[in-house]
Amino acid sequence: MRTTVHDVADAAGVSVSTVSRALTGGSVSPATRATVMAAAERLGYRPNRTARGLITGRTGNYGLIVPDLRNPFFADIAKGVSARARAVDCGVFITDTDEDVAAELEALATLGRNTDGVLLCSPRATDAELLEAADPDTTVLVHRQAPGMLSIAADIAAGTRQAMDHLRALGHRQIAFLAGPDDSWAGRERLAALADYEILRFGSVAPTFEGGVLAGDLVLASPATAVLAYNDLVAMGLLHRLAARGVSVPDQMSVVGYDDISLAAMSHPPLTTVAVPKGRAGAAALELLLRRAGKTLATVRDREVTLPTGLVVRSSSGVAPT
Amino acid sequence: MRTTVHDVADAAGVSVSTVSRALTGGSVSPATRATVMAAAERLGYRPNRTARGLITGRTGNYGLIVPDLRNPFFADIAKGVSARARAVDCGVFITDTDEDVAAELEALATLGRNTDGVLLCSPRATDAELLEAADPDTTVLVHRQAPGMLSIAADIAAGTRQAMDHLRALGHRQIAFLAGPDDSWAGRERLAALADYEILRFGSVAPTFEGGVLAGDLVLASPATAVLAYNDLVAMGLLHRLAARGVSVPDQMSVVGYDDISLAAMSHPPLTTVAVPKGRAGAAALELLLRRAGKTLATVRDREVTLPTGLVVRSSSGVAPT
DNA sequence: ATGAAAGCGCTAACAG
DNA sequence: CTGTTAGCGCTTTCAT
Repeated sequence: MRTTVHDVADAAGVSVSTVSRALTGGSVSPATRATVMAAAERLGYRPNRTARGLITGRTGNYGLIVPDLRNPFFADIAKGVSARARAVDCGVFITDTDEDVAAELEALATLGRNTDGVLLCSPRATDAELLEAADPDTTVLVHRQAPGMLSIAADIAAGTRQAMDHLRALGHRQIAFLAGPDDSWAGRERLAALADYEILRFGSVAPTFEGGVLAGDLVLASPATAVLAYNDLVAMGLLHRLAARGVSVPDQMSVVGYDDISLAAMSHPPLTTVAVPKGRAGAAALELLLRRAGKTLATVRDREVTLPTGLVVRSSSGVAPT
Repeated sequence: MRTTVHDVADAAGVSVSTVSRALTGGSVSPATRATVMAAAERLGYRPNRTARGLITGRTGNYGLIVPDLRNPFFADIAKGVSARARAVDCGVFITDTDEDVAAELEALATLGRNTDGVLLCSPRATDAELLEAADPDTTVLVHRQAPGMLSIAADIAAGTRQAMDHLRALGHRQIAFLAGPDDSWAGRERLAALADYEILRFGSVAPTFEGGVLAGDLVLASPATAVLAYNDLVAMGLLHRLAARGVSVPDQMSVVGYDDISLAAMSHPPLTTVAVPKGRAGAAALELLLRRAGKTLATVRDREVTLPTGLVVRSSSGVAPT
């Protein structure tokens, strides 16, 4: 059995409560503290975090729920969270829900109960389901907003506008938008920003490489000279299909993605895309939970944090063909 | 306060121990069990893992340590682990060490202390460091082997041979091998298999997209007509550079990757590569820990599990130019 | 400043 | 098959 407070107490000739106080910074005489510390050190004492958690009510652990770890977008967020967690020495449970709402809600319930807070990335659940399943004080939404809930989101509308302004500045007048899933929060944000522009809207394609491949033919059958894809994965599928159809990018068709996942720079040609802070959002979300641990709610203004987005111009966009 | 066993016991009209038994599979009458289950369900009861862990001595949690979550290879493994964990209802702490040995060892110590076991993926630490920092009974190495330690690894040598045989069957006689880091276990395994073939070995390039880009020029300056890359990321960088240099793949140069990460199918042209079970390895590793929980050590033969690899032929490899 | 004692939520004896 | 009784290791009143 591992050494416990009792062993240390015996070794130091004091009571367990004194040991506890000495180790957690309670009021103890300097001499006693030194004795206790020495005994603990000598015995190689390691506090049992489980036992401590039981009484303090805090575990020092947090939960992160993502729809799909294989999606580079979420991998980036997870990495940001993990890095921050490592710095502050807290644990992070990660659950991949495989895009399943039921699994998401289940994870929310389980993690909510066993951690000090949970970060929920781009949940597939509805606002109502979220409101019911999540504790608004210890849950923060990442890249999603819902009434009354803490959130860290990117300024999607601004990024969308930047992309559109970029394409229009290059002379494009027939710009296609490949919409993602209808029920996606991010999708609605994009659409809201697009209301100010004239676009050729293409019905929802799956937000995947395959979705982009499929969209390629649709776009080619339209008068579009440029495409704003729902995300980088779609853009890459599109690029793939355009290459297969012998269409030169950006000479005959400009393509702009969204998210700036690491693959974007590796595509052929390198993808012009809207950079979204991912790792930073993850770190900020954890920070939010850490800061408000124990304290009262932040003001409403602080509850919805918006991070900036910015267009990264690479080689997949160019002047409109004449 | 959240609902506890007491609440459920009151609601079901039984004692807390009966509730406990009903929920953990003890001997309870079917009728009672049904009543308890119903009450638990109705109250939205979630067992507190902390409290349970305190008494059972087990936390029901496991740790997963990866060098880089953004690397699709590790994201795949993590997803496999998470999926299995979800099925058996246990928690998984994931730590991204950012390729840093010190962070890896630190995570190993921390996680080792408050979990039932840890999965260590492709550790960057030496055998000696591993042996010292890890508990051989509760740590399993994934895609790495070390004397005396539990491990799940792919049959790298077999995959390497398949790739070489494929290229030779296509008529290639000048085959370049882009070696990865010298100190990598996987790298040494590849090299061992390559001992039976004549190859043009290129010094270690970084196992990244950039490494592949760099290697492109080296390969073109050699008589090679085919390249076996250290991994898919390198292969994709190579493809990128070859395209930029106007070299047609596979007409003028064949390229074979390793790992079969999801990007491999999206590259241009789609990459021929050695498929390595990733999610499956992760799930199997967790399974290993789960099975031996509490029990005695498995036999030595069971301690080193090897999973099969297999070549996936796509479009980046073709007959040698004449 | 220190010790005794009371639990945190749960499971595992031990009776019945 | 079920309820009662102890704790698991730790922190935290409450006395002293």
